[in-house]
Amino acid sequence: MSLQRPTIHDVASRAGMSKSLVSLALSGSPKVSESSRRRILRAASELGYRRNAAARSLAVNRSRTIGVLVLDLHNPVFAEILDALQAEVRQHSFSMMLVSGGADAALEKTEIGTLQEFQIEGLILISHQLPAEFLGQVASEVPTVTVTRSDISVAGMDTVSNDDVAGAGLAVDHLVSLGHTRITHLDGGDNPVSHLRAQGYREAMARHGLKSHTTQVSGGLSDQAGYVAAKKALGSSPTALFVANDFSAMGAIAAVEEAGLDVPGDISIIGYDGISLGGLRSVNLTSVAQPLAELGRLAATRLLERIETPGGKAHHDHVASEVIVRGTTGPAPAHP
Amino acid sequence: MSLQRPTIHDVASRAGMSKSLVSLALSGSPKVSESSRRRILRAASELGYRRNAAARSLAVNRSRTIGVLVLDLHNPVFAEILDALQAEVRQHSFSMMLVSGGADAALEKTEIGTLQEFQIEGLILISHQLPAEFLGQVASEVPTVTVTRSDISVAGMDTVSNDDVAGAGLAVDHLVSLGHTRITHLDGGDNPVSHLRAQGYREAMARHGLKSHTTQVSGGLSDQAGYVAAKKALGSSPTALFVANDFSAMGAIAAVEEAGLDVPGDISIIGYDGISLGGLRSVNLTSVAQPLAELGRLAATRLLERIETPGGKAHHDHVASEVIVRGTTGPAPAHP
DNA sequence: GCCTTTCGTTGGAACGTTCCAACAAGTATG
DNA sequence: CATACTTGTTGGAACGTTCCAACGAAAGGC
Repeated sequence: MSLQRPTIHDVASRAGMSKSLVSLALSGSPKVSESSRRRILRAASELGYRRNAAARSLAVNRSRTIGVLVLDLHNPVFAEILDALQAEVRQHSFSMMLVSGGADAALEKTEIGTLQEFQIEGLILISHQLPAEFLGQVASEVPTVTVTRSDISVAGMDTVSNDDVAGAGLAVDHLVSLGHTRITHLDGGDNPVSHLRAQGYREAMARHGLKSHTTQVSGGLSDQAGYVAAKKALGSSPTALFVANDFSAMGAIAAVEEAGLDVPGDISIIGYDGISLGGLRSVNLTSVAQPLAELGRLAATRLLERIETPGGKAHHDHVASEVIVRGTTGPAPAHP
Repeated sequence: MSLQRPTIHDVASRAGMSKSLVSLALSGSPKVSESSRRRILRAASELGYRRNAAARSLAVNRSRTIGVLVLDLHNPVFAEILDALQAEVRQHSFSMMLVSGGADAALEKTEIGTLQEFQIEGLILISHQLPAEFLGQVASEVPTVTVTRSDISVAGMDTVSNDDVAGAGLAVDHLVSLGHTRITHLDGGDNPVSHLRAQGYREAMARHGLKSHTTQVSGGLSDQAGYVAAKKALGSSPTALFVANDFSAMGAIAAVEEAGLDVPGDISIIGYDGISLGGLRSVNLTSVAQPLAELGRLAATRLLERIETPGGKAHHDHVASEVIVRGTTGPAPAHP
């Protein structure tokens, strides 16, 4: 419980050199003689010296830290993005301050404020609830990248996301290739991402000449919402359900089975996101998988670029999703 | 992209007052006259002033920041602990730096080093892979609390965890109360927590006079491990499986159903942890639930206590788990 | 042997904040 | 009316680091 951590001065006096030389040695400067370097390094480790990031950041006017705001830590989608993000950021010897906004816009704002007090050099928003004007404000103060959402575009902010419209199209393509025509969409409710996926569904149905079978049931992004929506959808006896995300797809499976129907024998179900959970044996969910690690990596890359060379045109990257076929989709039943 | 953020001096000169008064006003001191306060606050907001946490931390020699190292962000157990933790920490106006160690001891060490450079006032380890001597070292430098593990006890470090031995006992009690006797344990492999749960299982079986039915199959903490272990366990035709955690319980369910047996008609299955996933309709897993929010809250409380009054005896808190009965456990089958 | 260059090292200023001692101006106390 | 106290305000020092200009000593060139 050493109340006072040793400083560079302590190291200097123990090594019998000046604080300046200690600073040089610690940052690996080649101008330090081999013998001094050794003495300094030894003194530092004997004292358990650790440089003070606050003082350093003050002196060099760079924090080498980026802030990351995540909508909510429970969602496994975000965990996978974060892992890749952290790896990339660390590789460039930046630190990362991670905060969760708890899906609450007011909280998100104060958390971003705190991050800014720590002099973050860049900000990554992994989904968020913020209004465009606030985003614009933030992006004008600190380089910012938004992940998983491409609907809001403000000056100086990059976005990295999967193409939800195209991804929804892939889901429909997959079902059509299995012979399905009565494909119902359980949407994810009133949020930007869900709107895009619904739009992709409608466009793909039209493209396959299935406009007359287009049926969209309003749902949500939770297990419970998927369950309720599926119950409703069963009335129009579809042979396949394309569900807005994996969690609600799991709810839909429960509803279908509860109705005495077999998945995928009677009804095929495909979700969206490709959370690793879907790969569990007892779940085994077919899904449109976003390349989550790629999203994280790319977000870090874009942000670091923007930090190195500020200003510049905003990038809007779309990465390609793909269908992962597991056990919840199969051929359309023969009888009509 | 304002390259230079405004400082307290900029605010002072715009308001026509000294920097000292600005500092006083910004920290809400009552010694500032109403009129000056208003002028200063206005100037600050016009400039978009934000205090520099690095400079502040340097001046007051307190960072009001705690570090949190989490084993891995994917595990939903940790997400729930983190949420409660963050809420509690925020309430005491501390900030939280969250890093993931990626289940890698070397990485955990460097991440803790980085946290220390940021002058964290306390450290919370949500599970970890660190050896006792390193923990002792860290705990001597910064107040530390370990969550979910109580096996390592070093001077000056608090631990907060559920009582795995007692929790395992509850699982057995539940199965026994349903009439089961041939209760097999699929353990979680070679790690401290799993050892405790296995021990609790054996003790409870003995307590119920079922020592002769005690059968422990070695497994792991993943879906896959549970699947494999369950296949093995089926050879001795148990009527109930107590599985080391929820993920591996889900694997076990898949194995049992694949063998043409019904859950819970032929075999009851109970997991451990109480992850929210288990509550999904299509999973519906009976489990020994840890009070995760309580763990997070308590860890924060202990740490803040230790920060306010350093030194003192180490606390080792155990919180009570409870069985959440869902759909995977039922009465033992009548036939032998 | 003198001047220049290189090498290794040094003190001091700066970063943005807080805190303390000191202050001027007003207000109460005798 | 002098003295003491209160109120509001101020400059300067300090926090731990980096960076720069400047240094002495050794080495090189003539």
